[in-house]
Amino acid sequence: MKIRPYHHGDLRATLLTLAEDTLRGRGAAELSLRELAREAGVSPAAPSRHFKTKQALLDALAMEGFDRLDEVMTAALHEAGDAFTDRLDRLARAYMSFSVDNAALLELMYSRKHDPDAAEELVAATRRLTGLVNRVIEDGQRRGEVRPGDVDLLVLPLAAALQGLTALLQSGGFSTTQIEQGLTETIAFIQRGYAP
Amino acid sequence: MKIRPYHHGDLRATLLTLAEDTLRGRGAAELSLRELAREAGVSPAAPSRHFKTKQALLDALAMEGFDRLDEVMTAALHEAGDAFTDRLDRLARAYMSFSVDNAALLELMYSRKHDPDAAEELVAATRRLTGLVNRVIEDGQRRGEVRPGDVDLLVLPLAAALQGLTALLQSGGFSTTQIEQGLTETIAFIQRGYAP
DNA sequence: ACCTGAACACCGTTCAAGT
DNA sequence: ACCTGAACACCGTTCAAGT
Repeated sequence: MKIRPYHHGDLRATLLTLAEDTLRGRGAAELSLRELAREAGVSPAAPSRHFKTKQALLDALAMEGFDRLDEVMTAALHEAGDAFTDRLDRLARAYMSFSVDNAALLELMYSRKHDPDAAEELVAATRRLTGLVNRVIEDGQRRGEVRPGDVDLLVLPLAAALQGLTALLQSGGFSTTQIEQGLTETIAFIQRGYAP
Repeated sequence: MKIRPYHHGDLRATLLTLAEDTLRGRGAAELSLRELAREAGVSPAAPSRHFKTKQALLDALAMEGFDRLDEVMTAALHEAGDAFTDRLDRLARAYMSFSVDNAALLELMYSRKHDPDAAEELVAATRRLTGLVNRVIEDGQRRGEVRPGDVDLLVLPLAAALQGLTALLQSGGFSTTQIEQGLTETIAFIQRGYAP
């Protein structure tokens, strides 16, 4: 009995889903195209129609990650009030929560070894994200809740603190209460840094 | 003519040196034990005497990295004056400079997929490093130049900011002047966060 | 257009055997 | 103790050929 026809039908999407499962379970290094093909029930050469190379698949995963992080951050902003401190708090916690749930994916998003053409898309995705944070800072400046200054420069310490905190907490083996405390401390730290 | 005797003599050190060259040139993902063996002029099985697995070699490289970063940070402290602001500035710039010169190595050091036994050593190395920074902060508190508080908590935002800044700058494709500006802004940010 | 089958040139790791 | 030779079970990628 032939469960699967000659044409899989939606191999591209299936590969991405399977890839994210093993990414989440075992990390990017353990990802094998041949294994994905096996799990999808196709021949070892089949994936190459949809992803010319393994890196192309990883790049596609990274793009998906940016899209989802974008949604999460935007949603967090909508739930926040107008005050800068509240917005910053929400953004930081949303980012942190995403990074805890998608550690390996985030690592992939920040990895600097993409194909040249995909790198273009990914840089654009990063800009979209920092653009969102930029607007929050500018808004804070307009409300007089953030000290004046070049926003492109002011955004760096915030982005760095968040990215670094998630990286630290994931590699260090901290407890959940330590993570919570560390996040709260870091947010307070950032608030002080932005205060007029 | 037999240039090399049956026993290589110092294969372990040779492998580490060669490994760091390709790490620097092409990244950790491109590192191949067989290739290293070829470059060292030994059989493919020879490395396994010194590094039971590829990960073991990567772990050894990471340990080397911690030792060197430790030296760099300690030296930076010795060149600094007594004022907290000066010490923080030196530490931050030393870390940044190390991270620019040893991007791939630093990534390895922070990577969270080590062998269980090596992980132990690496966690100890991290503690040694944060211990150094902890002492600087405590010193600042004694001098009244840093606000009071739990040092283990206070150190997190600093470590996060530095780690995150290097990660950002490496993945983003920033210019050297942007890096310099970003670093200066981040240091100022941290100084404000620590001010009493 | 999408997939298979078979091949190519690689891997990491293991293990008996050599020096 | 340290290394070789040969083997095993994998990889990613390519390409003619099938549906």
